[in-house]
Amino acid sequence: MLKDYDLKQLVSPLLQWFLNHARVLPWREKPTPYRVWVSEIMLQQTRVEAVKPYFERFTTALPDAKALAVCPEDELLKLWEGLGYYNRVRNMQKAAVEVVENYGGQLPADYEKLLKLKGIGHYTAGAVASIAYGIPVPAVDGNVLRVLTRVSADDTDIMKQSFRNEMEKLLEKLMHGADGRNEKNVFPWMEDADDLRAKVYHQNLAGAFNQALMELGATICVPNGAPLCTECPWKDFCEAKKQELIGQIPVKSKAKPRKIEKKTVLILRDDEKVAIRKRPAKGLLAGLYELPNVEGNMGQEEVLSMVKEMGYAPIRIQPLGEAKHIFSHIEWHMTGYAVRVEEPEMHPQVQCEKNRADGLLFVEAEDAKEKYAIPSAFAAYAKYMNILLGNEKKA
DNA sequence: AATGCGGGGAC
DNA sequence: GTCCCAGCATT
Repeated sequence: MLKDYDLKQLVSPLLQWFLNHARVLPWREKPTPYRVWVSEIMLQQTRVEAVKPYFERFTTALPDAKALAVCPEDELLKLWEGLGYYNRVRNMQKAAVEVVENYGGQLPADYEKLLKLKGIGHYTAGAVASIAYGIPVPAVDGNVLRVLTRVSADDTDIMKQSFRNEMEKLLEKLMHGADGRNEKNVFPWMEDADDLRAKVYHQNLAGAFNQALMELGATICVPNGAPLCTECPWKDFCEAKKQELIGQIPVKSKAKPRKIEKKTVLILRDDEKVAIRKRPAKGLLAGLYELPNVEGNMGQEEVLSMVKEMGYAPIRIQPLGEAKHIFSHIEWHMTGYAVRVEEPEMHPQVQCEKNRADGLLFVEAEDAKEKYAIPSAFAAYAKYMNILLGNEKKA
């Protein structure tokens, strides 16, 4: 059990290791509260490598909370396109509005206040408070749970909320003792605390400690495959290694099997424009744009009659084959068709922004790519948006 | 406590 | 194929 394990012996070796092995990451160079916040939201359930290309672009386009607060939704979603979990960015914008209204545009240097903001839970509040402000509070994520259960050979199910709560309490006590969250009093029991503080990133011991735990999990005590125990600063302290339990810890209850949904996806276009459609404001891929699609896998004839039923005059149809997209809880098994139709009577752009009754928006293929956020689920078919049908060859 | 919510990399 | 990632909101 972790609560019986001596965590104090781990802190100094961990920080010493982190001094030499911390990765250079964009958000570590200039850890302003806003940049730390953006990075932490992006990093929720998302790997560092996936976040990198998004972070610079996002913070350049929206350099502070005020800019984020007033950004139009389509632009915001476009900046987030492909990152997934799109409610993260919508919640972050709601929080930005609150930060501008209540905190003068600056994130509060207060764990409890951070926790009240939309999209900020225990982990993110702890990460921002410690990394941006040096406040000694823990930031317990999947990495932390893995390295701590392994080092102590704890076989508790890490999916249990109660266990996560215990870890936070334990770490909080470790970080600031019993005298509150004083940023000048991190690891008060540690003899070389001040010496280490002088050496770590931005002289921030609390932030360095939390990041070091996660760094250890991300680069040494890895989730997939064999951990690199020979390079681990805790190799002499690790109970899982001693007892050869590395492969069995952490214990994690299994996820439910995914639901399979069949879909027919259309590249519906006339001689110049292609149809897209805005998804509902709630639920899967909320507010993003998609290729028109219906439930079920249809054949050519079925698609043609449906397109006619929708009020279009098909000229030619071309099958685009099958594609699969896997979400965390759903699988889309899709079949796609390119259907060329005669020009609809009313293009919404021409008709004073009035959408067609079927909700389809006819746009230039270039615009569909550049201006509208279309999730990766449609990538297998979206790539055909700018090819022409019939005898005309690829553009 | 359980469920919904993306996408991709490692094995 | 399986696992899981610097999780959070809602019910």
